[in-house]
Amino acid sequence: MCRHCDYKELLKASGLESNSNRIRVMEIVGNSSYPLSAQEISDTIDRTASINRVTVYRILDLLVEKGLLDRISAGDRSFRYGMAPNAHHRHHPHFYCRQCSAMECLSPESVHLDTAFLERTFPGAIEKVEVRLDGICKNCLQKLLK
Amino acid sequence: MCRHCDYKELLKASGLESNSNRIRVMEIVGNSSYPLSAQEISDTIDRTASINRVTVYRILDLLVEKGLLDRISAGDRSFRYGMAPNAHHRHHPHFYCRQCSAMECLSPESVHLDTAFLERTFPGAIEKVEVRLDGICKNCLQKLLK
DNA sequence: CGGCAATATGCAACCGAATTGCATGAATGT
DNA sequence: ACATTCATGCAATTCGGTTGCATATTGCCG
Ligand SMILES: [Mn+2]
Ligand SMILES: [Mn+2]
Ligand SMILES: [Zn+2]
Ligand SMILES: [Zn+2]
Repeated sequence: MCRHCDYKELLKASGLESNSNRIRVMEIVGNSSYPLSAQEISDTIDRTASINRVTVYRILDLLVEKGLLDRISAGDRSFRYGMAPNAHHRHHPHFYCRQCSAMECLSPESVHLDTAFLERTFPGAIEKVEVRLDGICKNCLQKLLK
Repeated sequence: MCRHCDYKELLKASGLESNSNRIRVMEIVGNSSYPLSAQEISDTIDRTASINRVTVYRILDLLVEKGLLDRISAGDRSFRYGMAPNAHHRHHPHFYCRQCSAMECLSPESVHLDTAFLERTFPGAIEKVEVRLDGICKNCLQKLLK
């Protein structure tokens, strides 16, 4: 999906050693057209050389902390992971289907969000803005109608 | 906090019997200046006549389903509950402090969000839009600096 | 009122996603 | 080679929240 990203380079740029597990996780997330759960990432990894579930969680934590990945709230109690905004990936909103729990990335232009005023006046430190739309996805809508 | 809301009336209007437990939950949520966790609601209830934890969860589920309350994703794995948008409560964004896990309601005008285009063109059904800002709250910022 | 169905509540057990503790394995530096 | 640091695996645990099922309360009809 993303042929712009040199994951090894991205890791280096964030001051992280780039081992094969980290690169694998970055690739899987970067290649996905929608944000992935830790479970989905782990399952994908298991199709080649498997990494322990806990290690995957720890790698995800690390990559989020270093700002390479975004941890995204789904409408349920789980998290999804996607590329953090960078030169090649603009910040964008997501859609969550409460029927099938699938998430979709929406285009950066799909909604207009202006936080400039708040950023200037809010007394705390704003680090991230998350916009999530909830509802029923196209697929589930069709199934429900018949 | 909200002297506009007749909770008994709101329940009735949504086709729900209004018993004391439901009214109690509505009051607690409606009187709060920030969205509350089920735990916080339960703790508040326990200061008077206590209701079983599970019953609180079930009442919350019901009120969310009927559109009286909003279930809001915090930045962690828990939910918060606030009044759903209605005649007296405009839809508004929230702030989540990753340090102390506190949430704040932001004013409806604080950010400008335009989803009109998406609402027209999105192939699924959009039922809800959530805007959450994450960071460090004013309080925690001060503590960190000294 | 009595009888009975429908709802609401309580309690214990359970669940899934994520986290922790601790032992072991790899990598790095001297 | 050896010590130090960092990465990984495995088992056990935590945390919000949910389910199953028994009991209580309510609403409704005669
Ligand atoms: Mn995305
Ligand atoms: Mn609010
Ligand atoms: Zn769906
Ligand atoms: Zn805080």
